[in-house]
Amino acid sequence: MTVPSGRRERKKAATRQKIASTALRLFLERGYDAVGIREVAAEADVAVTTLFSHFASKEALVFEQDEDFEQRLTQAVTGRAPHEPLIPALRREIRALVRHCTADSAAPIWRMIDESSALRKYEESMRLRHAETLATAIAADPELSQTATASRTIARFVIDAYSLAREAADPEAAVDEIFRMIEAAWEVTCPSRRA
Amino acid sequence: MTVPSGRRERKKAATRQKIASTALRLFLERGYDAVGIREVAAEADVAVTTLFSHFASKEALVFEQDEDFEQRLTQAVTGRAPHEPLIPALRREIRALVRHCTADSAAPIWRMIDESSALRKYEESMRLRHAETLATAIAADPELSQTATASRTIARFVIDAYSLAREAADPEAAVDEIFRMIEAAWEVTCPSRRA
DNA sequence: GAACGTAACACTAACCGTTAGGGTTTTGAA
DNA sequence: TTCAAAACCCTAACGGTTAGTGTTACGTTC
Repeated sequence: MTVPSGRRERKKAATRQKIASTALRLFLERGYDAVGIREVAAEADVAVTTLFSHFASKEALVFEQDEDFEQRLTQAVTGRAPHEPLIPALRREIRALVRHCTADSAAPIWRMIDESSALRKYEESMRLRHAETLATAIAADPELSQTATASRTIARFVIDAYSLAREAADPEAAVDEIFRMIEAAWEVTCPSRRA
Repeated sequence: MTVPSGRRERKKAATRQKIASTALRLFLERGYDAVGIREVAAEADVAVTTLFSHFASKEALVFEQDEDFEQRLTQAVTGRAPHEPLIPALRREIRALVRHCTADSAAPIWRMIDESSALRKYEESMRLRHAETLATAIAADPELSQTATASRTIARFVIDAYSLAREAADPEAAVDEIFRMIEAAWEVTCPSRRA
């Protein structure tokens, strides 16, 4: 029952990686909806059941590293300097995330996502999960001491900022514009101080 | 090519209604995921293809009158008294909608929705559609003259308020708490006046 | 009121994502 | 060497959804 270090782990990671890269290549070449799971599995030279043991769904093949997103957001809350105000820390992180996914290199992927309603739906519920995680992190911060509702509300607003800015004509300006609104909403929740 | 008034329309509406009520009954009796489309169609005495000509998906059977929701929100914007401020009008409407769907009579339906991830996902993307519609209504109001980003942001926040309040322990109090935040966010977008 | 176009519906057969069941190989540990 | 478990494979199915192809009932038109 020790850690299964070594070859086995490496092989597993390699299989997973091969599936993901094959899938992404096929999806970008011919469109997400036009490529079936059986085809991805065949091209990656694995069984369909193997594919589904690595990825929970077809959509998950596209959003392979969404845990990054979640971790970076909670990190922005829990890992900020002592007494550093919350909202600027979150704005900085959201700005970086938006810049990252509006870069030219990411454009084909996001075009593909926008073209598939299944992928859009999946991303929406991913965002909701992320909002919940972020809300938990905010609610757990003793410096803030917010109500459950306020924590969840601010978390939703921050995720909304990400989603709206990504679609805006000028994403960076949109982040600033939305965060001015979030800042105001936040200050209402802490009447006595500036957190 | 005139309006097909008469018996045909009535029969169609009756078929649609029979499908919807049969489906809802079966779903409530035995759970959404435990009842298949083929079974709903058989019980309603129609072909599966007929069912799908009336409803775009299995989930749509549950959210039969979601256009109400959309209309009531845009109505709250476009139909408010001249010079009436936007946010209180929206708060009033959201409060009514929340009260409506947290009523005891609606409890079994919402329990069913909460128990099915497919239904939850569907509702999420419905909400996003509603937010877009609301954003359009806000952006179109000449009294407000907001940027596209600000309109979409406020619309999202309002829909978030509905969704969060519905899940809160005290829904009405949550509406008030969240709308205080929205009000503050809104005032940031109109620096020179109170709209 | 007979004939015609079409909307509503039915039936079959499939497609696609996903999973269960059950078997084989590879790996790490004893 | 032996053994248990992990990783993988194959087959077959299930449930939502759609295409293809009739058939019936309605409204219109002459």
